[in-house]
Amino acid sequence: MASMSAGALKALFTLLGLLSLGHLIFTIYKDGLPFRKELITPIDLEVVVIMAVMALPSAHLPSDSASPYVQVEVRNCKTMRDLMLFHARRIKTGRIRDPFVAAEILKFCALDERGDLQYARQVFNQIEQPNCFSWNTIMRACSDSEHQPLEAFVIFREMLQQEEVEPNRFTFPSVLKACAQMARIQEGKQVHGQIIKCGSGLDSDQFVLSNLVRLYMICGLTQDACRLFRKNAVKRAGSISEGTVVLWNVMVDGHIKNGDIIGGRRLFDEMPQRSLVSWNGMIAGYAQNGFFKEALEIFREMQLKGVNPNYVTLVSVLPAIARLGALELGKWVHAYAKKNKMEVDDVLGSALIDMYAKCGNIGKAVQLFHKLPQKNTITWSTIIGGLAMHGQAREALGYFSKMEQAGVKPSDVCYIGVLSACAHAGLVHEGRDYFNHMVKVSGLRPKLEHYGCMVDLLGRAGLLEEAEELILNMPIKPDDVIFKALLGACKMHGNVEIGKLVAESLMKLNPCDSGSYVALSNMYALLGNWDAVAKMRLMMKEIDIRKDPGCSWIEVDGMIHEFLVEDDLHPKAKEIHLMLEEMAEKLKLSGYNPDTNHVLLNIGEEEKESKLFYHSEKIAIAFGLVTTSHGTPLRIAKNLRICGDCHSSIKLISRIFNRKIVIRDRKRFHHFESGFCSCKDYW
DNA sequence: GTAGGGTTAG
Repeated sequence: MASMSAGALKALFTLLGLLSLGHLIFTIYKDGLPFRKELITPIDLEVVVIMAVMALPSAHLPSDSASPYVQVEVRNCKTMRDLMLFHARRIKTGRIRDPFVAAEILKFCALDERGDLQYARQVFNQIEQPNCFSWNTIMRACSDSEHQPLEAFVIFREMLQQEEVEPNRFTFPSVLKACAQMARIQEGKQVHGQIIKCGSGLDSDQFVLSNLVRLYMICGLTQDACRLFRKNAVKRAGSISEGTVVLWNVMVDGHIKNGDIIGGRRLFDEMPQRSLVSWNGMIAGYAQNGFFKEALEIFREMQLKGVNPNYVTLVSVLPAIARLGALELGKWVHAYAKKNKMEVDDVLGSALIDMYAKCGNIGKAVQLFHKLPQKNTITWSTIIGGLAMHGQAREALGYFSKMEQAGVKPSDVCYIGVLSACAHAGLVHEGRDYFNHMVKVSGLRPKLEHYGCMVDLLGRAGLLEEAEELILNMPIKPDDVIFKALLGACKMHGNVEIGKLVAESLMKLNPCDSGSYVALSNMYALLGNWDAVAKMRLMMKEIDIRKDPGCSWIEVDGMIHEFLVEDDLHPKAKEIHLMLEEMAEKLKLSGYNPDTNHVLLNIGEEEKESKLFYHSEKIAIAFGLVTTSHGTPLRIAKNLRICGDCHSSIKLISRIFNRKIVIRDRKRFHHFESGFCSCKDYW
């Protein structure tokens, strides 16, 4: 406001002074006459200032110009209100004449995350003669926005109708991006047509091209994408430009997004040159599609090739590390981030918290959570889910209240954490309350996952009828996971009657899934109905359904060792076997009787006992006992849920061998120590 | 001024 007259400034400061004292009666004029009086609160301060400035004679306002100061001033804006203030100074008659000034304002409110797209459109509409630059800016803003990217296409068509402007190479990337984001191939094809119509080789511009290829890939038109890609990427193979690398990256990512990870990897291997983004994309692709080991392998390979991970690499690889429970590698990543002065913000922070929680170190997860300067809804969901996974239900619920107090709106994912915390701890009343809270207070519609938690919660607590009723009255169609939760509860409480019904409807719902067959045959086995078990097994064999084999893994010296049931392929198989025998003997001496109810096969008792001893988690423990020094805690992860016999024998093993043993099964953690488990045998 | 990679989930 440097150019404001002394009088105007004095008037402004008087206004500000009055406002800072409290409220102020403000007269609103309409058509030059007093219209209405209103109470202005300090909150409206900036708005009043804008009005005051706008009311100044135009001589006091700086004239529109494309000076570099415009950019500097816009960059100094911290909030939308700052920007409106700046804007006010640029307006005389409600129209902005200078497209450069307008573009700076547009860029702020449209592209900046603090901006406001609505306001951007208004500013755009006020530009007297928008040039190509202004059109491009507003379109880019729309295509980057979350809610209405297709608005960019609408504006694009409007632009085509203007005689004085022509789209250029900066126009198409954002319009194409908008179409791709919404997977709108019709609109995309229209834009492609325009690109060709414009001529001057626009369709081989690297920025236009990469967006075109991405559009076709996202819309599933792989053939068209490949044609464009081959035509342009291969002929440039001589000297590889950055644009060519991007084109390859888009293709790799496109294959992965279409679910063709192998095709993506093949292209990745064929790339004439890779950038850091290529590596990051492949790591993220593997991690997001459940190929955690592959994600870690390629992360390793990248470093062997001398490519240094950046922030995005870490954020991409951490979920894979977390799922595998590779704590040592996770710690290394954390140290790497610190060493390279990377900011541990809410995003990287959430990934690290999740990693520590999933790797069994919930204490470290909590500690890190408190150190984060900013927390978003994902951060909160992560810590709540982490505590739930470790059976610390009360703490999880405590964090939920803290989150609400902090004014962060809980998302639906957050409620999954809350409800599963209740389920794992048997907090039936609380669970029901939170379910209602979710609908009434947070205004969220429960999804399948939430019903799943509730069925689990009720079922575990033995309220099988209530769980069944909930399923029958659900407003959405229950899926197999819901039925499986109920089935699990039936098995737990020995309710074969409901269990049979559930298993049967499961088989109808998903005839290819082994789970329901296994569950039903287990149910028969519990009853000792071996004829029915045999029939089930035969049926499974006929339609070629196999049970997922149990699999456990343990990290020792930064290496992950994986064991299947009855696994004897490990190089240390002999030592492992001896240790298993020692374990069995010591367990017997301490008076332990194997619980052969968990072997659902019609075989002799002795055979059953030995089956139990080759459950993958026991093999992993044996391996841990022989390869680590005395007192080292063992951390094991498993693909299925832990069985009852393993649970009770591992409790004893923790006491006999004086080791902390942390096991993460498909659903949650068990911390075994001195003969007890953190789940208090409720799981 | 424009393109490619990122966190939570029964």
